[in-house]
Amino acid sequence: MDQRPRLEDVAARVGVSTASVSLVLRGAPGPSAETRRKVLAAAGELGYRADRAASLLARRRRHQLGVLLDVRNPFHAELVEEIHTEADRAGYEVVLSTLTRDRDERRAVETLLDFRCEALILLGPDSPASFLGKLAAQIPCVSIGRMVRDAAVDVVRSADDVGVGAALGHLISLGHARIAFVDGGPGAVAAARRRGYRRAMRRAGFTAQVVPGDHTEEGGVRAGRTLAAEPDRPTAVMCSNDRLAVGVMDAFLRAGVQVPGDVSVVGYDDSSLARLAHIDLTSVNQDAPAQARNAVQAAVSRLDEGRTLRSEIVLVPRLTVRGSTGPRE
Amino acid sequence: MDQRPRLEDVAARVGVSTASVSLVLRGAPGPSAETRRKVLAAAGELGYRADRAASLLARRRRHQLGVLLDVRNPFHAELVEEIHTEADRAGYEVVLSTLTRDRDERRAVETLLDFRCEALILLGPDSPASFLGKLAAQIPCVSIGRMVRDAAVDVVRSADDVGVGAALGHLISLGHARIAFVDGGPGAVAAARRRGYRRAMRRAGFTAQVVPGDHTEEGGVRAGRTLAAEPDRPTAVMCSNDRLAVGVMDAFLRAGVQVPGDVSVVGYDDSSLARLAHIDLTSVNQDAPAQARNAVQAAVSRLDEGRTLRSEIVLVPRLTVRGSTGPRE
DNA sequence: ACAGGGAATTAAAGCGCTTTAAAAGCGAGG
DNA sequence: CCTCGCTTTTAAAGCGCTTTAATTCCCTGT
Repeated sequence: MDQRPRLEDVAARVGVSTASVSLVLRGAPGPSAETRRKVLAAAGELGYRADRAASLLARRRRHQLGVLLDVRNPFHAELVEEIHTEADRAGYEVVLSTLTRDRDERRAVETLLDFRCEALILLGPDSPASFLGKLAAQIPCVSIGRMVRDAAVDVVRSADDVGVGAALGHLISLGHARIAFVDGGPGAVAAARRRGYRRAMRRAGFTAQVVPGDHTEEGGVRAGRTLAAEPDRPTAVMCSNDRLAVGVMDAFLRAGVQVPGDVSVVGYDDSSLARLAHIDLTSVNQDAPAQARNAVQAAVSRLDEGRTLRSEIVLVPRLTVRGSTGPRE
Repeated sequence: MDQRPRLEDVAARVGVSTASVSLVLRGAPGPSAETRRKVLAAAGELGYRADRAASLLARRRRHQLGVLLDVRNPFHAELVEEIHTEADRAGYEVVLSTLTRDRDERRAVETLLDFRCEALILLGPDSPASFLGKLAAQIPCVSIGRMVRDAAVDVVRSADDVGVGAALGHLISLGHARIAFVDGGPGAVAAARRRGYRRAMRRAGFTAQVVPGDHTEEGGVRAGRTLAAEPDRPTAVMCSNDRLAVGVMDAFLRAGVQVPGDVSVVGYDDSSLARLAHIDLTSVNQDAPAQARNAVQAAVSRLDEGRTLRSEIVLVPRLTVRGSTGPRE
């Protein structure tokens, strides 16, 4: 046989109609046990696999969830893993579309739409809320990690301000009072963390000090140099994400500033980076698995249960204490 | 309008047949400039986007490349990025299918087949060669990174033994003679590197010392502890990959062994990890972009140019020297 | 004015599957 | 023996697009 077997080939071999075969293979009710057995056997022998394009086209429902991600982002990797298994459980397929140097969010989303996904799960989307709003008018969208104030966009996120607050609480309980914050730049996520820092510091009666940065390691190195050179250096530094924290720690290391001896450092995301024994960074964990599960549930509840009200699920992050923080000297 | 517009809607609006619209939208020759203009305008106004499932089904050719990857692997991320842009250039779409905890290679490949991809690009596949051979009999397959001795499987890889040789050459030129190798465990890639180490050591007239490991950071930590405790410790350590090297360096750090003062360490992959200023690891670079481009070319040349002879492209890796290596004390 | 020929257009036949409405088969009850 | 009601099977109509063969147009040359 040269071509892949078609439904018709299986049907011919068994001596029934293609309709029966289709029903059997999808486990639909109707066919008798006998027919079932024979069809299954024939399909097995021929190595039949349905043509996804054809069945997608014929089926009214697509049962596909589109996921927008950045394949370079390890946090997204964790999410995708969990999304896959949860989607599986709910009977959905997953279509991945990644950002690259020359594929921006708009383009990656278009790919997903072309696949006729029934709903989109956007991992930390950075597009303007207006774009997301318009998108959500066409198709159910759930944003993970990024808050979107639009009545149609579902959101699953971790309470960034609470996470930052917990980290600061930890530092404060260790006796720190001069705590700087290395910023994550523009972007919705960074803004939320900055806000959390400002609020917590105000509440504690300490003065805030925000050092500019950008969620990259280089940004961290720059911020670290600045901080290390300050005459009256803070005793602790909270960073907007882990990469930033790694950069900061590196700059400190090179400047002879001990971590956590001279300065304590906290990151955010609890990425695999933070867990590296080499780095051993105290960080805020966002529970990626739970976020992924909730996002899939949100999509599925719109599709299968006709939910129309916006859902916003906010998870409480959890601080993971490691070796980069210690009592104030 | 409730539904997504169809080809027919565009055609109706312009007052031509669906055939003309289809032709125009795909830039096929035939339609006049005038028709083109009007169709394009109408399609724009309606926000028309072709249904991928339908066009896939109707088209004989699919123009889709399937990529098997592990979304958690940063090296794969680099490759995917480049594959995307190269595929674009060649006029192909990319379908991603990732390994997860409960999606093994077989399952992920099946997804790709269901999408009716025309060729598969497998990133460091770990399936037995027999499986890959059978797969390649159905559909063009190119394996990146992993050597597969099968007449039907194309291979794009970096010469691991040469890479290891270059690293050892560097160490030897720094005066090292007792150079241990931390192994990557079973798996085709690890085997090639181990072989390269053994050969280079033999050639240099030194005795090989292979410490077991497994391409994870923990494995590196274990190996590092073992090495640090040795009475007559080697002065340099070559690791089967970067993660391993990071683990080894960590164990050394904790054991008070200076890097590169007491021991030089080299990794493999030149991953983003190695570039972290904090880690600053001398490592072997595999030129991911070139591998990706060649893999796409290999697939495309089978599909579009009717190539049938096996192609094996071996790239020469390049050593990137950083701060983890230095002269023997 | 008309045949001939190239350019533009379109009717219609699928692509491989799902699904629905109708047909067929089959016992049991009258 | 016929009818009714049930289960099982199937014919056939799409799903939205591509593609080929045929048709229609519109010139040009005679």
